[in-house]
Amino acid sequence: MLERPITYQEIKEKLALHGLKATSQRLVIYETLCKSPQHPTAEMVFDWIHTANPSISLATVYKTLDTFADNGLVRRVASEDGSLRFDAHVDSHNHLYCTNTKEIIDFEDDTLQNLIQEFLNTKQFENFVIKDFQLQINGQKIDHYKTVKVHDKEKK
Amino acid sequence: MLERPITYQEIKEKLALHGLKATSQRLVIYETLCKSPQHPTAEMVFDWIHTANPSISLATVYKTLDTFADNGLVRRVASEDGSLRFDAHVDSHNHLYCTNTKEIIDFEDDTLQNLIQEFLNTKQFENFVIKDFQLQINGQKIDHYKTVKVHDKEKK
DNA sequence: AAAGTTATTTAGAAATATTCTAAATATGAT
DNA sequence: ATCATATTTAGAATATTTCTAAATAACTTT
Repeated sequence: MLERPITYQEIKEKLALHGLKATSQRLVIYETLCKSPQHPTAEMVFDWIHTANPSISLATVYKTLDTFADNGLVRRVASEDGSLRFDAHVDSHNHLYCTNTKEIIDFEDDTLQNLIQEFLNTKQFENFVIKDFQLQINGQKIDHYKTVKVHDKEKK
Repeated sequence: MLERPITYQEIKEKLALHGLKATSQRLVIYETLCKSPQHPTAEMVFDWIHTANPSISLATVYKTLDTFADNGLVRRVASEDGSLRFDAHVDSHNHLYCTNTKEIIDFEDDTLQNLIQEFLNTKQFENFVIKDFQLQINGQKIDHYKTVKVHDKEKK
């Protein structure tokens, strides 16, 4: 997870790596996705950037996010409410899904990733090649306006 | 996982348990979902039942599946292609997702469920109550027309 | 078994969401 | 600076989902 804001220069390099032209629209869209704590839909991205960038059309946002996802620059995130969302955070990580607020909250934990990976290593998948995996933990936030945190339990 | 076909009587009992009226539409829709090896969308369910039940409207299928899901009779399944699907199989289980065919394949493994559950037990979730979880394993089928199977790896 | 009460279904309209089109434009290469 | 080509645009076309009010059917009570 990148802690400082990503620069346009860095985005340009990412795009070049995939042979994608660095249009101003793509820079804005990618930057917005990086800054978003949410996992927004195409529509949400469009709404956020629209005031500052009224000339970027909705079709472009849809197409751009699709292109990004196809190139592995962003990740598509399935949501139980049926909407397709996007995540600039492409490393293997997990999600908490709040069935009330429909929020998708990142949850990173290397121990868990390793645990699952090791389990999968003991299995033989016939006719299927694994690319990655993610755990979706469903539940509900208690206070909808506060954030969710995860820590280790006190040992008894 | 139920091995024999579910009877209308059993569906009626399930519905009654949730205070839902046992309409013929609901019986057909629930039965269809049980029989489906896929994880169909509302549209797919409608298409399947339409020939034999031309009077069941699409709006009813949408509404019925929604009602079922809200009552825990079926489960909503998020899909990376952005479509909302349904699963009559409500016990905790995992999914393989083929990014090519968009198929969602059930994958049951108690060891894995326990592994994850035990991990979660060691964590303290602040402001979040866990209901359930599922692992989504992304990848690709090799032969699109054959099924996927999972077994233990040979020990070396 | 009939009547009453209420949830459910229906068809079609309305609202949303997504994709497509062909022309215009901007990017990166030469 | 020019060229070839990918990308964007607005709006139309599709597709998906929800809504509406009237009609119907299920369960309850008698």
